[in-house]
Amino acid sequence: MRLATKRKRVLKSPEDRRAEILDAATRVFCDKGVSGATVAEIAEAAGVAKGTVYLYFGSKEHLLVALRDRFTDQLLEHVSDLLSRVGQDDWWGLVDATIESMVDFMIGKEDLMRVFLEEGLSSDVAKVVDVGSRVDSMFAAAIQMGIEAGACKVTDPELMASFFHHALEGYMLHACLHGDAVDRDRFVAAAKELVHKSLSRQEQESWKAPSAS
Amino acid sequence: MRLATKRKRVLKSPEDRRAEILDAATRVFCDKGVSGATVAEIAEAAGVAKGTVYLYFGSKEHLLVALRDRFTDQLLEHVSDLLSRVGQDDWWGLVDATIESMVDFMIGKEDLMRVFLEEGLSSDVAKVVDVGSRVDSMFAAAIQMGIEAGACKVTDPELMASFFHHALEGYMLHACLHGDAVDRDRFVAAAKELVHKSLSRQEQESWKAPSAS
Amino acid sequence: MRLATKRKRVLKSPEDRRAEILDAATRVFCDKGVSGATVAEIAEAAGVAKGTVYLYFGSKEHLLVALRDRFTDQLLEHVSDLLSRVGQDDWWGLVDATIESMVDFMIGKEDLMRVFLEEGLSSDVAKVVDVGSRVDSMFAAAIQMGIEAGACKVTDPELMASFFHHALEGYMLHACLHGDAVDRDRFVAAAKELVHKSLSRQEQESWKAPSAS
Amino acid sequence: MRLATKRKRVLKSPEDRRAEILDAATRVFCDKGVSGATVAEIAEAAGVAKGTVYLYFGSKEHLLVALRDRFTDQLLEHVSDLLSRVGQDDWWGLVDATIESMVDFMIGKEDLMRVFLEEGLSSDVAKVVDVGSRVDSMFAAAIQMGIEAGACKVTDPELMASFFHHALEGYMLHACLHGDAVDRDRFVAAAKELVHKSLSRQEQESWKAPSAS
DNA sequence: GATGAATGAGGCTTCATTCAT
DNA sequence: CATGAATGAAGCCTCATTCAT
Repeated sequence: MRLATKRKRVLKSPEDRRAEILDAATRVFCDKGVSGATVAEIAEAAGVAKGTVYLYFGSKEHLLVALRDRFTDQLLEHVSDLLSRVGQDDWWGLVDATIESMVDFMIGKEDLMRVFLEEGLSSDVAKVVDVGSRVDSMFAAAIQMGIEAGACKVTDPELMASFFHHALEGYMLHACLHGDAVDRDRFVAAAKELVHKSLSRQEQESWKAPSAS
Repeated sequence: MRLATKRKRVLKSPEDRRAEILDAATRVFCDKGVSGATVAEIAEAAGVAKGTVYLYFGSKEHLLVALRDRFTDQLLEHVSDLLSRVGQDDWWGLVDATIESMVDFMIGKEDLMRVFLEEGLSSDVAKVVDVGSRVDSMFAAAIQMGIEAGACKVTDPELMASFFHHALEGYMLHACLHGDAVDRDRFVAAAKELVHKSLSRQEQESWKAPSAS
Repeated sequence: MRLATKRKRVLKSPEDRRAEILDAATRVFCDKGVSGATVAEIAEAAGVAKGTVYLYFGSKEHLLVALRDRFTDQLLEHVSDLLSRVGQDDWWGLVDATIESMVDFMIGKEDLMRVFLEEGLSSDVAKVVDVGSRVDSMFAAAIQMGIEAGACKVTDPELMASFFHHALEGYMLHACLHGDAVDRDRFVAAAKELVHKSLSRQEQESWKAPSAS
Repeated sequence: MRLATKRKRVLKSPEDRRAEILDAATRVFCDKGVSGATVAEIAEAAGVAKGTVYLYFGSKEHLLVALRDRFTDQLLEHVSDLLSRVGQDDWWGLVDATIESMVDFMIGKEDLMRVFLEEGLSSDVAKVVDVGSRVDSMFAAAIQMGIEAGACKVTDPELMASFFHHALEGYMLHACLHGDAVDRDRFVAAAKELVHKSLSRQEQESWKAPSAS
């Protein structure tokens, strides 16, 4: 005959509660890593009892899936309108806007990115990689359009897209691991220099576009 | 001056045994992640009993430390001679050699990089980040030298160095997560294009170096 | 003198509600076993909310007690009038009637019997055993009367009563566990053969009543 | 970094240890019921740590399976040689021997029987019932042989076999639930009376074999 | 009254670590 | 030295019970 000695009892809307738990999970996963985090810690961080977590998410794994879904939704929403305008008049303006947009998104979501990165290292790789791949594809498509529009020039658009993606993301993660605050403007400026020069149509004195082999 | 005082045994010197366990740990950590891996699995992969692992490494954590030490030793050895020659006559030649060297090193060590990355996400951040930071610093120093030698031009050498580092590392990890084999030559070519153009002294039509603020 | 003071409601009087929950508990306990059943399942089977169960029964344990009470009441009611007539003229007729009565009762209540049986195996033995013992005592008393009336003969009336009881009950349970439908008439016929012959006054060629020791 | 604070350490042969855990499981399952029992209790009763139980049995469920296997093996071994001789010269002698054998077996195994009975009530019914059914079939076959040999007579051998089985088993369980010690000789004597008279070829004054309907 | 979201004690299971052989 | 059986702390998850609405 068990006794449930109550402490507190706060009733909120299911959506809020779900979001709170997800937020708490993000914090704890980020602090301790996915396998380092315990459901008890997540529950405490969310200000709910352990069992409550299981009311909203069937298991620790489901928490991760929900986190991923929310992240992907937000990412796609964030860039979709930018993407839809790529290929129009001011291609370089769109590139700059996209860079700023990505930087801002990453600055806002660096915690989640770290969590997914760890997850990707161990299990169920496909799902996580998928998010990253989608970013790569998006970048590559944008570059391709720039090439076709005669705005830029690059030998291997796909690899370059991946480089851009990981240069930005990697720097972000690195800064996070250090605990450094990211200087947004400096970040954006450097990213623009990287992208603009790398996609430049001009020949470099130190490097020539390879002739078709 | 160390002498090889041990006669070689038909079956396993302690050094070999140690190295075998470390290799096994690398494989298992890479497959399952650090916290996903069990000492039992590592022992089995190394072909020894669980207890034997504890004979050579005090704990699971010590395995990781040993792995890191070995990695750092190899990394430094790998690039030290290249670094020592930076600043000499053919700066761009050195850059290219460094790029190739890094790519080759990463292709050979991608498994360990993944393991450290995961670890970096949870605990004991300092140690791991240190390795990555050293690469960044090395790159930044090399760029600085190129600038001073008048070979290249870039607004933010540190950030650019970090971008290069993470572009390469990130692409590698991404490919690994996908299970894709990395095309070494394509990788090197694209990396060179990225670096050469990004460090180019020429103004781009789409981008101007900011005036000193 | 109780009066029906409540007007009948269109949807569920408390008594009906209570009975419904009890019926649902019977079904679920029977399907899943007592500790295998959850209050949530019982509530759902009864078409009420979990909390409502606690409105009518203080705890899961109380449900069981209530179930037992209802069962005992029904059992006693079922056989009491038969018992009251034992010892009269047609003893064998009463035996047969009792057998049929027991069989019918068991066929109607096999689900509950199973539940109590499980319960008896774990905790709170006294209560459950009590029900079974009462049946044994009833049987034994009846046999004793038959002996005194000269209608039958048996060496150990108590053990024989227990045998009869468990032969019938055990067969029932066994059939239930198999999911077999019980053939009532075949069951009754075989039970009568068992009882009549076992209580027979005649010596068997293969067996002699032991002389008083 | 967990510390395993050791208390004791006793090394035995795996078979002994396995048997000890199985014995402990029998005791605890019997006391608390299968779902009432905890692995912790079983481990303590066996004098081992919780984890040790999982070294020998993959889960609580596997303990049950192992228990069943051991029981079935012992039962079959116990009666097989008796069975193989049924149908020979002294049929009634064999019946008596079988009764004594069953009683002795049950007295030795009553604890297990109770455990299986409970299990049978909730999950995975088939396996347990199978044991019981095999006993029924064995009895029925023996009766059939007796009939063919002209030694006995009964209308429904199968049902009668089941009655015998459950009369004996049920009485045993009942006695166990009471905590009563079973008087083996009294039990055997009453069982013989039950079986001999029930299988008697003589007509009873109170009961006639039904004519073929 | 009725509801079902919330609670948290407690069960099952895993696995890093120890140590008798 | 090497081994692997044994250990027990700690994690995930279930579910009886409570109580705000």
